Amino acid sequence: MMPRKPEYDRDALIAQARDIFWRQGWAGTSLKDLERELKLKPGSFYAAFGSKDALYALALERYAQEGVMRLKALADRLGPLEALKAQPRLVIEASGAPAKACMLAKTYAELLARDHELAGQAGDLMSEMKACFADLFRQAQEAGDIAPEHDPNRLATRYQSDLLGLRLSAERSDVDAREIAADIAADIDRL
Amino acid sequence: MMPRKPEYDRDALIAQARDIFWRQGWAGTSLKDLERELKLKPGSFYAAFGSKDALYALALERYAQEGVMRLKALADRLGPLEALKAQPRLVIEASGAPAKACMLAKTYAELLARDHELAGQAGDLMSEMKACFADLFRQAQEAGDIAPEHDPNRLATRYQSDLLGLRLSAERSDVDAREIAADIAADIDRL
DNA sequence: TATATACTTGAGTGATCACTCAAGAAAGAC
DNA sequence: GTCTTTCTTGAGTGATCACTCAAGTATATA
Repeated sequence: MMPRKPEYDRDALIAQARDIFWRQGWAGTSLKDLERELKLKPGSFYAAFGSKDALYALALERYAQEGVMRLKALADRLGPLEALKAQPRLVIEASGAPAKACMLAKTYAELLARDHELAGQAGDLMSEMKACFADLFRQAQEAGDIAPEHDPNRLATRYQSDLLGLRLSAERSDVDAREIAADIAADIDRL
Repeated sequence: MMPRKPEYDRDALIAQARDIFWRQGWAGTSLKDLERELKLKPGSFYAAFGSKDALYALALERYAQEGVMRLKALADRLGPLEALKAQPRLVIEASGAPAKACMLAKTYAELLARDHELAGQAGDLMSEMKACFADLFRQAQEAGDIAPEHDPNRLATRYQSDLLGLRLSAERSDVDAREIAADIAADIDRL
């Protein structure tokens, strides 16, 4: 006596929610927005996800996971140094993305003052990302592409900070983000 | 037949509102928050400022104006190059500030997707700030402290982007922002 | 002291917030 | 077909949102 199955594709809904939250932020996205875009009535929404925050958490997790996967795939194709040099250009040229700025950074900035759990999660995910960068810097150093006196963790911290600034700047119409991206890549060549 | 005068100090209230908005953001600050902190009942609040957005606009204006003034005062004391090198450390070490991240950037990121007027204002003020940075780079170049092949406007764009990233990173507990600040300053010495 | 003027007060406005829940519809098991 | 189980539906919940306004109060002039 198996009952009916849901009509929606849960994974696709999470991806769609991620895009909405990414663009509009946490407070900027109402349940009505989500119900309209995901085509879910309130009852179905809460049966599927439990709460707005629970869906946001899933969306954040998905966002970070895909970011890490893209970076690792890039490093497999180009090698660590070239991946680090290409990443700045790629993140601001991603045409399908709902926003240039980093969703983790936007979430962190918006919710830190409220001591919201999602800010903590966003911070943890940024740390994971930083660790990925550090790995790549370490590999590039072991390959002899980066001088041995540099600390990979410090390089990763600075690099991530630069990327956050770049991606926020890329939202501005009076800034040529490609120039910034090129300058960040050039900095890596000088290490 | 002159009537009574208001009991509040309008300038002090704007500065106080700026700190609250800076820390909590636009959506994160309710009228109840403002009424409680500024000790104004709703009627007085609306008589004094007109709306929440109008007060936010005044707070943004004040924030940017004081930022420009502090930078120019710094340049008068240290000269353009040393001012640009000192600024990163100063912005993250300002102990009285309600937040490390830039209020203009937070406002821009939060309200851009809503096409809110305040996002436009924040963007304009960031452009003004960028022009100040460009002036200092130009002066440093004319003084011979920066090689002549560099474009001051491009340097200013990159510098502002770096500062935005630095100030957001400074909110994180797992990041040593002083290291980033030192690295940004070191980059200027290499120009 | 009497009056005109403006500030202060706080209950109250409709709108929107995230969220609930009971009733109806659909699909596999028998 | 009938039953059981789950999904879908949408009106409705109390809370909070930004904001209003009429009544009360304080002050400077006359």
